[in-house]
Amino acid sequence: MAGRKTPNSTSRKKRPASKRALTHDDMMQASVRVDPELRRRSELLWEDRSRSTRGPKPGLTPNDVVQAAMEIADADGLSAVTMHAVAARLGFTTMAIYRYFPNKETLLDAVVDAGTGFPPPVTEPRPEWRKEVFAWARAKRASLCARPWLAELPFVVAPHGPNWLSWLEAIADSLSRTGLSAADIGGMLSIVDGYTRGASDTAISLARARARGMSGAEWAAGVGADLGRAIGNPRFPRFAALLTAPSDGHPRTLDESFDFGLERVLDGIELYIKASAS
Amino acid sequence: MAGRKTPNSTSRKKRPASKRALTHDDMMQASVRVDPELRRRSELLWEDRSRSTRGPKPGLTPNDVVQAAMEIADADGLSAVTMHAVAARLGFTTMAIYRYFPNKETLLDAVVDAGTGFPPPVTEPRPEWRKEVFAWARAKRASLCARPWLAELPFVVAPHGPNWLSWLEAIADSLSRTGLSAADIGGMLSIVDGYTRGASDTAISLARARARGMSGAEWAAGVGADLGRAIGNPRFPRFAALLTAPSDGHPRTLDESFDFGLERVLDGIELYIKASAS
DNA sequence: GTGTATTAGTGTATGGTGTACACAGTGCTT
DNA sequence: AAGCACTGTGTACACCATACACTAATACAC
Repeated sequence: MAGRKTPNSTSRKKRPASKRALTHDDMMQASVRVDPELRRRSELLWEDRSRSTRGPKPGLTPNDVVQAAMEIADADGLSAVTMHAVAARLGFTTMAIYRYFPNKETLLDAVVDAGTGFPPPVTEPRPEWRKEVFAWARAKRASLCARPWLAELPFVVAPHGPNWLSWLEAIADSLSRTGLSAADIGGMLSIVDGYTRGASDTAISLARARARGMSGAEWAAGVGADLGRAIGNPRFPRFAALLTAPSDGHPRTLDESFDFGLERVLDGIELYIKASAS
Repeated sequence: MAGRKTPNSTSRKKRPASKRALTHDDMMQASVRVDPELRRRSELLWEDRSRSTRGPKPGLTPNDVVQAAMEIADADGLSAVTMHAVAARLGFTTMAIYRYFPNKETLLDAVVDAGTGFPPPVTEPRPEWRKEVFAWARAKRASLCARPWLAELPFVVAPHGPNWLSWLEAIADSLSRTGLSAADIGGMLSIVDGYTRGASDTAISLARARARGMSGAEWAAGVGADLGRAIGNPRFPRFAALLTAPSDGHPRTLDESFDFGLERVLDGIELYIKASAS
């Protein structure tokens, strides 16, 4: 959040990276040697706390705190996660939490990573890559819907922890079996991950509404109220036509719609793989 | 946010929608006839305020307030947008803002819609649908990167206003030229929109960092710090391999990577169109 | 004109938030 | 026994959204 301190730690490059457009390579090169100060923030997600033996024994573990915060988020949404609420749920005072996390931001980092969980394990015998990737995307979507508050913290705010990496590892593993180059695998990974997150927004919104006690019909009415403004408005004829088109008898559920789109995306990827192989 | 009041306003349906999985049709049917109370929240985005003639003349317009809030968000991020900051920038006291917006949430709704802006106008003669959709996705991505705080408010929080609809109208118009059914056009729209939003996350994160004065290299170092944890860690061999693979000489920029993925997605859509046409 | 209803903006107050800081107690280490 | 590092608490502060009561301005009814 605050300004970083060491501006010229990445000098002595071939070209001055400040003038070019940023490439994935820059990120990846940066991942090899990193200013130690930048590691600080996500450190708590990785380190075993060294627990010096002196002093009174802590009544909590960082994990206790994270679990309590997650329960609150599950029950009442991310905005209900206050330092006081977390502490109260554990029977401590607000400030006790600060013995385990230096500030709320760091705690939320850990909460997000914990909520991210793990991808489903690989099954043997392994099916073709496409089936695996399909299952991965579905699982990721399901995971987001199960904890809809996960999507409430954008990228910058939440650094990426071990669980997040485990999802990337899983899909990287599946995609590695396509025979594509590392760069192309990275590209395909971005496609599937991007589609999955972006196209799950609606379902996440519904899940969030449900978690707050709203029924599906109520949520639909709310979203429909916004969409319906298009109907009869001359500014939005094409979109209104989509809304008012007669249903062809077998309307898609949100999940079916996601699956349908995913198949199109995978079609596109498959096409590329075949073209690359020749 | 608060619980809705009229629970059984959508009875007398064919099947009780509460038990089935929710379909797109439910949303769209809901958009035709809507509980008037639900219209309230997004009303300010649509109504011309009727301006009864009595009383002192207002010193501001809702638009003034929105503009001020947007300038603050552009300069210092969404978290800097406080009622006090907005009022101060306009030379008023905090509470004056409440004469124009009933609460901060509603103001932010308007700010988000204003920040969303309009899609680029159609050019004549119109190119094939694919080129138009491609341009649309790029424009949407550019729009998100230009105002990276837009992505900081998730779906539920921000209802959809007229500008948001104008983007949907634009792509619906382009996709209408494919000859697909309304349902399929809706599906394709979700795919492109989903991919565009999801796959722009990284670029949005970078844009946000830049808006806060961070250099590209600094941002890359931060993200790289998280990614780099995979390197050498036996839990993430495949992903680490992607990171450490030797660059093949022409690394993709973030934008090129997005375009590349978009082509794959459009390939998949095109394949479907061709299959449908036969 | 003279009231009177209606609205714009202000000042003040309240409850909630993250967190700095000083302190008291605890239990190993020397 | 003394020291020390650590845990949890109490207090305090700055900031935030916002309810409420008030003043001042304006236009309409008479």
